[in-house]
Amino acid sequence: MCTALHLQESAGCISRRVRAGQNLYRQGEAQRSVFAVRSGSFKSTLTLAEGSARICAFPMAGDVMALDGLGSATHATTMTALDDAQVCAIERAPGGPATGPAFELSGHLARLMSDEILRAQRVLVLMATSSAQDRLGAFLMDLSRRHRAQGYSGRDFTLRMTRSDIGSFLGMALETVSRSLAGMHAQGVIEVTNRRVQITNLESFSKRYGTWL
Amino acid sequence: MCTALHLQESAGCISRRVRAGQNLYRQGEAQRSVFAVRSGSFKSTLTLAEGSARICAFPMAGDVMALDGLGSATHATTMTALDDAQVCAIERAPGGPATGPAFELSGHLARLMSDEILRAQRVLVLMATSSAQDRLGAFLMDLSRRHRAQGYSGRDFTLRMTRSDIGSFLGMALETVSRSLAGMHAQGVIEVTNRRVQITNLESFSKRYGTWL
DNA sequence: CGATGAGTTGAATTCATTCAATGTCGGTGG
DNA sequence: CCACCGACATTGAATGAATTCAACTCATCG
Repeated sequence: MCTALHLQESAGCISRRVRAGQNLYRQGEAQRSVFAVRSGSFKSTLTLAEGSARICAFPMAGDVMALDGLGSATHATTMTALDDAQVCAIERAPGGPATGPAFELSGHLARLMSDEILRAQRVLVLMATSSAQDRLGAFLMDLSRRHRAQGYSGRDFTLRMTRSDIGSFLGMALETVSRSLAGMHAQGVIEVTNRRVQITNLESFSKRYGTWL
Repeated sequence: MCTALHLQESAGCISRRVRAGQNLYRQGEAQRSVFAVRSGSFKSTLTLAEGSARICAFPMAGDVMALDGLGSATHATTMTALDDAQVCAIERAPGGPATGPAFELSGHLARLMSDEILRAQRVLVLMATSSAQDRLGAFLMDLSRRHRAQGYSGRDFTLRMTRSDIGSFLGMALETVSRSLAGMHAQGVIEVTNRRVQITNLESFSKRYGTWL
């Protein structure tokens, strides 16, 4: 895996706090840096000219944000903190779009960007081929995996986003998120208490939902 | 706009022909280069571990392919020619993932990659928020725009892919593609004869479907 | 020309949405 | 301290969009 750590280590990096609910940056703003998440979690929202919007990602510790704006030097999405968070700003070189030692694209950043492309494409497969409940299962599986990667349990975690956010991300109504959670509970694989999710039967759960992302 | 031209000009570039139906590369293969399309058109298919697949893009003249494999040095999708096509292979440096003069990521390639991320995210918004017919309309609009960018008509073009391909790309059954085309014809905005599409009422068409991508 | 893959169209079904009502959690102020 | 409020969440019932299954037609290419 390739995380934000390499970027943090490699270059001048300005630490910054963001309060829950605040925007780290807004769609359309000039972009001066990319950000690595140190702690907390975010949601990135993309709004089309037409007015419809969707949540594109839920970055958390170890993820890099704002890669989609590197080329155009403009933020493509709005990044909102779900928690009180701490980020690390990696500044752009003033001249070119991505030069300077902090932007040594040849190595890690190229991987980060192609991973980002791949991630989006995988979600697209998911959206195009599977049912609402399967999509939600894959989403929880992904969250579980990322929590584990951070050293946490992986079968007992707290959702930082609302049902509505999840629905926006997965392309379903918030009511369908609720019903799908209830459905998975009826299958005996998870336990849900408000925003706390416990995977009670990991074998069965990953058998059903684990093959996606 | 940033096209493949810059890459073709900048570096050693090996020309290559691909016949209709043949694969330029397959998912999982080691990646030795990225490709710029000179002529013809392609489809890229991503298959998940689970077995479900989706068409992720329809690259045509001016587009760059295989950016999603740059980081991992492995092709993330299978790229199939829809036409007899001509491509231009831009070789990877043997050592790092993307070094050497041909891979000057600092400039154009960074833009190409972030554009690719953005494109995938826009499609995701589309998939999550709009009806089958609106998605198809946006797709045709996108094709029209790309044809125009190549100096062609933009309101009279030929689809290179099957209804099934379109359905896979847009996340709908091939029958729904048919019905949506019929629906748009009933609205009086397009004329469809097999794979030829004519936009008969461009103002009305772009009013309905033009605000998406 | 026949054969085969591609495309259209109809009818029944299913999955998800929408609308609506109700329930729960956290904070804020009386 | 508790009541109240608003945001978040659950659940039910009706509706609707898209899929599935099926029959049939139309191109295209040996």
